[in-house]
Amino acid sequence: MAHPHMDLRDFPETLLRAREKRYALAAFVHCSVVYSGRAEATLGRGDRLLILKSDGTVLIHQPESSVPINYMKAGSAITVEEVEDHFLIRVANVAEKSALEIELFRVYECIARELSDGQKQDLSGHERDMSDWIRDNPTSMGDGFRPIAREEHTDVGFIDVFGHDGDGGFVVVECKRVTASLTAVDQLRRYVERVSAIKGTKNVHGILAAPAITPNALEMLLSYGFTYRKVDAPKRHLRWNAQQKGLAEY
Amino acid sequence: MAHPHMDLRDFPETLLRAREKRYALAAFVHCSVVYSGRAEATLGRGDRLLILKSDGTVLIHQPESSVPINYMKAGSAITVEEVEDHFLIRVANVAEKSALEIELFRVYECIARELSDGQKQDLSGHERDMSDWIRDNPTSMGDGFRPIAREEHTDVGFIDVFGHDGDGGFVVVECKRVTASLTAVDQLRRYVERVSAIKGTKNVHGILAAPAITPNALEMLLSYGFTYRKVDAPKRHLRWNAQQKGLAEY
DNA sequence: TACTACATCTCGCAT
DNA sequence: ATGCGAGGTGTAGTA
Repeated sequence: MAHPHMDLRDFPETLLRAREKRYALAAFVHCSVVYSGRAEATLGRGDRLLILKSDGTVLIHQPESSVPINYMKAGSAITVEEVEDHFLIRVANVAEKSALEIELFRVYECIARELSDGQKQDLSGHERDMSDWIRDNPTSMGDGFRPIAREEHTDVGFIDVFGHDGDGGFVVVECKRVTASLTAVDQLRRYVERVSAIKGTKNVHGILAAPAITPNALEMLLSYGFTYRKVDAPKRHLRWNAQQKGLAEY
Repeated sequence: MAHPHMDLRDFPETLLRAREKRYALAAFVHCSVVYSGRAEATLGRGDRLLILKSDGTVLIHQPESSVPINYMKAGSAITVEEVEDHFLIRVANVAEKSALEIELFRVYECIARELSDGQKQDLSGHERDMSDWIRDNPTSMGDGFRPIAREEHTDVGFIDVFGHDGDGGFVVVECKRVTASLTAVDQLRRYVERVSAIKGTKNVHGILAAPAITPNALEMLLSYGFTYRKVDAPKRHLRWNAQQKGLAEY
């Protein structure tokens, strides 16, 4: 499995060929990086994983951490040129007005290949599932709650679930699939105020539906006269629970 | 540069060895994926780039797009076992209560290597740079503004720049490095209200400092009696501008 | 550990 | 193109 270290001189050819053939490329390299665009950043020399995709995506990963230390999004133009004793990879994205320069001092190993994949991820457990569930189980938001609309762009805007209470008033429900914090309360308040203004009534109640809420958020919520309802996002942890016992051995 | 296709049977050994030696591993593979944790997700068979890092990070990249289609964060446990005609990589993260299963049908190419990198990125142009600049250029927020604290956890909380106006009142400045939207106004309002409550005065003015602001956000801001000040994040586009003319050729 | 806010956030969706 | 909000957001800083 050990590949011989690549001759640095061969890399430009390899890169250009990969680009031409629309291959993906992955290489362990020794490099330094400069980014300029939405911010300015420099990164000194070190060993990294360099990834180039056929769509113009560029990723630079350090040996640890799940996020790339540098990246350029799809649509970037990639060039390589010789500079003294090393190579310079220039990546430019006109739409993003950003540029990345990779000074390449060593290429330890490199693979390049055409990849074929038309699959899309099928995902469940998002916020939309929660608002669906609430619409179908309205009593979970209190007796008398009658939902009118769910996640639609009505005249009141982006409201997760909107409805009547049993008493002539309106109800705005904001769903969070994770612990609700201060920003969720801000958001709910803004929606409630917008509905109040549009409907011309102060009889608008806010409900925050989430599996949990932080103490400060709850305090703020209650100070506005709003209500917290504990609701878990549907379908979560199916396989996790199935695997639970097997984890002890790790 | 063409590596022979790897025999699938050799992969478990390669993976275990890489884990043991704390190597990073990158491979072009044909696989399907199931994720379970904060949500539930499945991804059918396709060609992808699989990355394993020594810290337990796992990334699965499709041929396009800059974000991984699946990932597990550092600290994950990784095992591999034979299942009929293919292999199953199990990734489990106890802290995150999440699990990933990769059904591996083919390994086209694979590289594994120890990576050494102690560098940290030096980045400028973030929000902190803006609040620094405002503190050092207080008149940009209006005559009479005298900053007291910047981005410190005082009794008033997380406020970017906090100070006096020239007239016995308080000023709260919220900075955004990009176009300010409704959420930024929410945030500023929350801070202003908190300061009002703590200081026991209604004489608290809110200023939103950003390179731009959306129309709705500006309307909402003004309705609260707050002020917008146009401020660009410092140091931006240095190299971008330098490269501008060279981009025409891409 | 929990809470908070930033991020070169990214992405999708609607206007 | 811009505005807006979700995200398996991730990450850093702090109590």
